[in-house]
Amino acid sequence: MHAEEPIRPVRAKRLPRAVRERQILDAAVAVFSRLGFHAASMDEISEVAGISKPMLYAYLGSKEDLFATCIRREATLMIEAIGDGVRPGEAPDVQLWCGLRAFFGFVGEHRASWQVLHRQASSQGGPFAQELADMRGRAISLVAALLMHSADSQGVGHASRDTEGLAAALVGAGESLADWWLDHPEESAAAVASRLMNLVWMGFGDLVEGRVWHPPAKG
Amino acid sequence: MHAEEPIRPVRAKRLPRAVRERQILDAAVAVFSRLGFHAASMDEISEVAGISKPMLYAYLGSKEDLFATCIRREATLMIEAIGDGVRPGEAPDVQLWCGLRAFFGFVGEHRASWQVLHRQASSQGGPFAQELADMRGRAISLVAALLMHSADSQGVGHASRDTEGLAAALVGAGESLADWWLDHPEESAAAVASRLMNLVWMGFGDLVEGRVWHPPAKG
DNA sequence: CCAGTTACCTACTGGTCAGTAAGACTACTG
DNA sequence: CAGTAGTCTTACTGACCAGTAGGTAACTGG
Repeated sequence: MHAEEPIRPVRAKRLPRAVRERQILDAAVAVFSRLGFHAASMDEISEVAGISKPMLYAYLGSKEDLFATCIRREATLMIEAIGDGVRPGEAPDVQLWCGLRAFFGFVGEHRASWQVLHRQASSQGGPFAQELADMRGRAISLVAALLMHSADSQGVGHASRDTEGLAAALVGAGESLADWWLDHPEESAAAVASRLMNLVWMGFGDLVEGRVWHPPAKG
Repeated sequence: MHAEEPIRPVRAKRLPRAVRERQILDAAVAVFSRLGFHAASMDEISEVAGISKPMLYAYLGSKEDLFATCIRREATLMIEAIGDGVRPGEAPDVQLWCGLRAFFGFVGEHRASWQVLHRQASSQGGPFAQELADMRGRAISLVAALLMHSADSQGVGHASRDTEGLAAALVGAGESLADWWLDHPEESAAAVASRLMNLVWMGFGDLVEGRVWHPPAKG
């Protein structure tokens, strides 16, 4: 019998770099989302990734580098998901509806991603917050453009500053509603999206009188 | 000349316990809001408070105890501020308006408090999140009750579940708009409150057609 | 089968930080 | 003025953690 049998269980060995990097990033997102940047330890991330710490450093650099890479990857995924969901030619309310549905769909299927992006990154001071602020800024501009166009087509000459602020409020509402949804997961993504759509398009004033918004019949 | 002159500058000495505890809590809120729970060190808090570390432990207990105490104090202040602002007898929209104005007024005058309450506490796993979730729950119930009453008086039989969700969305919108405001402080509290009021009461659908909500003339 | 490269490890260092031990100073009380 | 209760300090410990040194095993091309 062999005396030098390895003690630890089979751990996939000698995988190509690209695969390991993916594993590491997946593990890092999971741990960061659960513990936050500071409380997460590189030891735990390497353990979850099934790899030793020096590999982690060799592939992804310092802890801050790793966190920034996580943020960039998840943000890119999310922006793509929303971009795929939206339909440029439609009426403003339908476009907004599609965007919201895509957003909540993404959050529902990538909870850890969302927590890293929103909850964790926004409470770290460094370059992360900047990165996130940029992404949020793009979302706000997008919504603002939508509203501007909508207002123009109605011949209303609102100040653009006002529209910008409303867009920021809507984006904020979406972010917080997503957070809330994580703690009340009994609803579908479409139901949550519909809720926000009604709130921001119709307003309470209409809703309490029974006027609601619903998507065009084609779904 | 005296050889034993103390080196460090005058540091208020031998204050009664109650005063010191206030100083410590003020310092803790400032440091926690700037750095977050994990990155904040007890050494820094004690230094900002103008006191040595063992005093901090003697008076406020462990780091977690201290953080929880901060949260409770700031949350109580905020709830009181909103309670003082609201006017129970008025119409639903006016009540909502008063509540929003009080909320944004508090955030504007206690930025550090708000950051501790919302940004920091919500991203820590421990008992803090629970404490915060309770506070948020109370706010949501309050708004939900307001909307229910409003809907009832219109004779509309909405499901109460739906109202609860809308209230959660509104509270979330308020929280995120407050965060946004911290990064865009060029507006007054009333302006920000008015922005959210218009969004949630009128909705984009009305706003783009030029219909806006404004407070009753008395201000 | 040998040389170079890539994947991977164990075991450490240096620094930071929560929490504490042990006692010093001050003010009040009798 | 002795005693005591409350305020306050310096100086430490033990744990944890980011990052590294230095070495081993496996593939790859000749």
